[in-house]
Amino acid sequence: MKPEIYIKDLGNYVGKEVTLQGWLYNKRSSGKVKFLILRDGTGYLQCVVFKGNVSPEVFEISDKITQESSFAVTGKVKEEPRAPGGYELDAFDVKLISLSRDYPITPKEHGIEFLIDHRHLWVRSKKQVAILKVRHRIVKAIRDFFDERGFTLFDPPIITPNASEGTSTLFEMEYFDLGKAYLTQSGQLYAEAGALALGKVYTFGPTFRAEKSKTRRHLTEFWMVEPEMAFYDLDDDMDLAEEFIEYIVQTVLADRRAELEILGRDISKLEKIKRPFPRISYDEGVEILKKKGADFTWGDDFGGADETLISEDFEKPVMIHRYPAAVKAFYMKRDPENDKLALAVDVLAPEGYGEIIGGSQREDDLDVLLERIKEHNLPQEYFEWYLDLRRYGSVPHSGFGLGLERTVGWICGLEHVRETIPFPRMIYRNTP
RNA sequence: UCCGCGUUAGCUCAAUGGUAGAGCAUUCGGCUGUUAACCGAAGGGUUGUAGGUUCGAGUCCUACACGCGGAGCCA
Repeated sequence: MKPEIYIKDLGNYVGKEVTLQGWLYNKRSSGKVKFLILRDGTGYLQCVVFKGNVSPEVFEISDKITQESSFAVTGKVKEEPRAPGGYELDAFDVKLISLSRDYPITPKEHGIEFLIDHRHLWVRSKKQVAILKVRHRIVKAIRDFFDERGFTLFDPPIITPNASEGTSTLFEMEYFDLGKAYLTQSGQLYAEAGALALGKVYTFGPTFRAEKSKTRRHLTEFWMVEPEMAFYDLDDDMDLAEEFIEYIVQTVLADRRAELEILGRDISKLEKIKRPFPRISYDEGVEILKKKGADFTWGDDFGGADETLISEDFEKPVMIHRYPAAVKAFYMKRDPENDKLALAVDVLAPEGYGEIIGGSQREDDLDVLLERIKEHNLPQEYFEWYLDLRRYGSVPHSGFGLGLERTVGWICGLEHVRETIPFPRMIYRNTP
C-alpha cells in the first residue's frame, strides 16, 4: 500500500502516531535501545526503539535488521533539536518488508571504480540523492525559464542523417536501406527551423559525442538545452544567457539549499551569481593569458587550462565573445567589423568549472552560408533543407547550448560530471 | 591516441627481496541517547593475468588486461 506520510511532511504530525515506509540507512544500538535511521527518498528519520516500549518480536527485528533492508515503522512523532531533520520517531512497531543481505556500500569510504560499478545502489546514498534532487530542480528551472518567456519546446530528432556541424566524432549506426545514420550531437540546426516557425524555441534532450575525451568534464551521453531565437543578435543572445544562468542558480539557492549543504557547497560563491556578468572579447582573453605568462598564440581555441586562467579573475560566469572564425563552426555569422572573427560567445563558469555555454549569431545570408559549407568541405546536399531557411524569409537569429551536467557539476561543486546523471556513459564504461 | 600513477580480504588501505596485516563490513557477545556510536571475540587471501630474475617475489624485470588522473578533442 502506498505511504500516506513522508518524512518531509513530519512537521505536520508532531505528537501524532504515524506509519512510515522506507529503507534502513544506518543503525546504532546501545543495549536496550536501537536507533534505526529510516530513509524514504524525501528525508532521513531516526526511529528510536526502546526494549520496554515494544514486543520482544519487534525488538528482535530491530536488532537483526540490516543496512538497506526495507521496513515499515509506526510510532509517535516528536520534536528533537539534536536530530538533523528536527524530528524523531518513538517507535512501537517495526515490520520488516525485505531483509537486505551484505549490502556492498558501507558507511565508510569507497573508491570511484567500486561506486560506479554499483551505481544502481550508489544513487541511494545521501550525497547522490542530493545531487539528483538539484539536477531535477535545475531541469525544472530551465523549462520554467523558457516557458515563462514565450518559448515553445521544439523536439529535434535523435537519429540524424549527417554530422551536422562536421566537427565532432559521432556514434554511427546502420539505418535500414538508407545507409549510415548518427546519434545527434546537437539539435541546433533543427532548432533554427523551429525559430523561423515559432519565433522563440528551445530543445532539451540527450546528445551524444563519440569523442575519446577522458576528463572530469566529459560524458559520451549528456543533456543539452538549446534556445534559438529569431531576430536576436549576439548581444541579445548574451543578455538571455546571462539572465538564464542567474535564474537557474538563484532558483536552486532558494529551493535546494539543504541539498547544497549536504554536498558541502560554498553557498556564498553561488550567491554572487547575479547580473551583470563580465563580457570580454577573445582578444581581451588573449591579453589576460599573455599577462599571466601563458604560452598562447592568437587564433587558437582556449584549452581547459586557458579557460581556468581567464575565469579565475572573475567571481561570476565570464562571457567571451568574438572568437577567431577558423576555430568555430561553419554556421556562425562573421563580425561585420572584422571578417576574421565569428559572432560567437562561450560562457565560462567560475571556480575552474569551464565552458557551460557555447552560442552564436547564425549566418543568415544564403550566399555566405553556401561559401562556408564549401570552405568546410561539407556535403551541400545534406544541408539543402537548412539552406532553405535562408531562401524563404531569412532573418537574423541567434541561440546557444547549455550543457546540463556541467551546470549541475558547477552548482553542486563536484569534482566530476559522472555524478550529475543517474547512469553516466563514458568512453570506457557503459554499465550499469 | 599519447603521458603519468595504480591493481593485496566484500570495501578502503598497510607490509627494507625473508612468517599476509589493520580499520570498516559480516557473524557472535556487551552496553537505555547513539550521531560514520563504542567495547570484546571470530571467520575471511591463487597479492589483476602470463612469463622472467632470485636460495627466496606482494615487493625487481617484460608483456598484456583493467582502472584512475591528465593532454589532445569537445559541451
